[in-house]
Amino acid sequence: MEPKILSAVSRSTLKRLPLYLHVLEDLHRRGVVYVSCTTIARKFDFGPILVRKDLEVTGAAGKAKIGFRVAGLIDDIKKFLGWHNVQDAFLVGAGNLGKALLGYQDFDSYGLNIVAVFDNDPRKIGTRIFNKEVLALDKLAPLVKRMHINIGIVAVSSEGAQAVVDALVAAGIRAVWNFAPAPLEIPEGVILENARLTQSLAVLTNKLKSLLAGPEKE
Amino acid sequence: MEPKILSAVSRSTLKRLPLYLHVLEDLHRRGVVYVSCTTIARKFDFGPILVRKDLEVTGAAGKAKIGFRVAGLIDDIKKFLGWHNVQDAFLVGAGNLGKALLGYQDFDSYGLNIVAVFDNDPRKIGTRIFNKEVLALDKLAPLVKRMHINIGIVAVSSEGAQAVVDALVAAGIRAVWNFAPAPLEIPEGVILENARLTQSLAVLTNKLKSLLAGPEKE
DNA sequence: GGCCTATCGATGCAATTTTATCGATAAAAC
DNA sequence: GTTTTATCGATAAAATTGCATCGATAGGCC
Repeated sequence: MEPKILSAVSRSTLKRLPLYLHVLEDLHRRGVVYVSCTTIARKFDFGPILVRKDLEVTGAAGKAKIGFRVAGLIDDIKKFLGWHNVQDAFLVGAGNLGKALLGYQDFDSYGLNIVAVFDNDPRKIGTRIFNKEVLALDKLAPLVKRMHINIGIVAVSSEGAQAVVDALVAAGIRAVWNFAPAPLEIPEGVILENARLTQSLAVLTNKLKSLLAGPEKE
Repeated sequence: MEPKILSAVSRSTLKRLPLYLHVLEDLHRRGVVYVSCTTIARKFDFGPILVRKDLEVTGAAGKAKIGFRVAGLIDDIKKFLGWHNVQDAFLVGAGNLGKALLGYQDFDSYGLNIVAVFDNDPRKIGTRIFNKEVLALDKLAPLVKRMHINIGIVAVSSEGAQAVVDALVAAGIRAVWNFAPAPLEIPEGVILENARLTQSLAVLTNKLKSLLAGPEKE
């Protein structure tokens, strides 16, 4: 079966695929060759039908009674997500969050490669973090053009975030991954994705609140 | 109007409330007193009706033609999310990600207060990060009980994550905020919330892929 | 070789979530 | 004082998402 048109895939499915990928890679490391949707679903709190439907969009094909070949499935999901072609990215902001992102080695296997770091703090410029030199912000625009960078990662404070995004867009960036909690404006045709931690925290504290308030009900 | 029963609120609504909160606090800083759902919705790519419906669950009431009082609305949302009562939390993992989380000062205004850090690396134990001492992992269980800590934050690698969660649960933690990309097992009655960065990345790279592949369609 | 079981793949159904519509209300304009 | 306009609040419709059922297929077992 052919993979579906990209835009037709729901955001929910898109967010579940990386979860499957992680489980599959774990199985792969342990030498498992074939896996069924039922087995995958056991790791999560939703059913095997949903898993099968999600995997369908990647174009992966399984066999009855056996299931899917683990290695092939990993490959199909990665291909679908575009993670087998590694994209180069620029990171803006060399604070704690920026350092954490630089130190997170696994991005390579997620199709992301941070090639340079930018900051406007003169004390940071010229220093090296995880073997990558911190560059001045005014170097950003020419380098984006010369290196044909598509992805910009924003790891600055809420106050500075909009200005950084504007600079990235002006330089020709096509997609922005934003870690600042502020909602940002972005022109048509440029992609903005927010890695909002506060949203996740909201869900957590809310669940906790109801748990502490009334554990007897539900 | 009374706030709705907590469990009845959809996860989608719950995740949008922090976004509104951020916009509202920005307006508050700029001295704006009243705001309408239409104005709030302009900041996002969804309509004012959805905003109104979301705000409804918090119990906030607005007036026709005027809108909602900004200060009151902020208060109502925070109250609803449980963010006006700050919860103490333990952080496990003093690596780059742990440091970034410790350095993120704004958690206070989101109802979260990290009171201690734990790690099993002898070189890190005893050192101070952002004025908080790094403690040995075996100190975790007794301190959870003594200090009545409800929230545990997991900022370790995928390999160690399950063991850390098990230890937290055994110590009596009620809610876990997980930053490791691995899917974790957790017993009934304990809350698990994943701050999955890879999901966000999947959405980004997928959008980018379709943008680069065919910008003419859509 | 024939039967049984587990799993895929597809279609149809149910629930949830989002959007649209309508009347009521309160401020602003005339 | 009346009309106009913008917004809230509630209800109804549409779209999306998740789930269950059904036949088909392929391996295991007797």
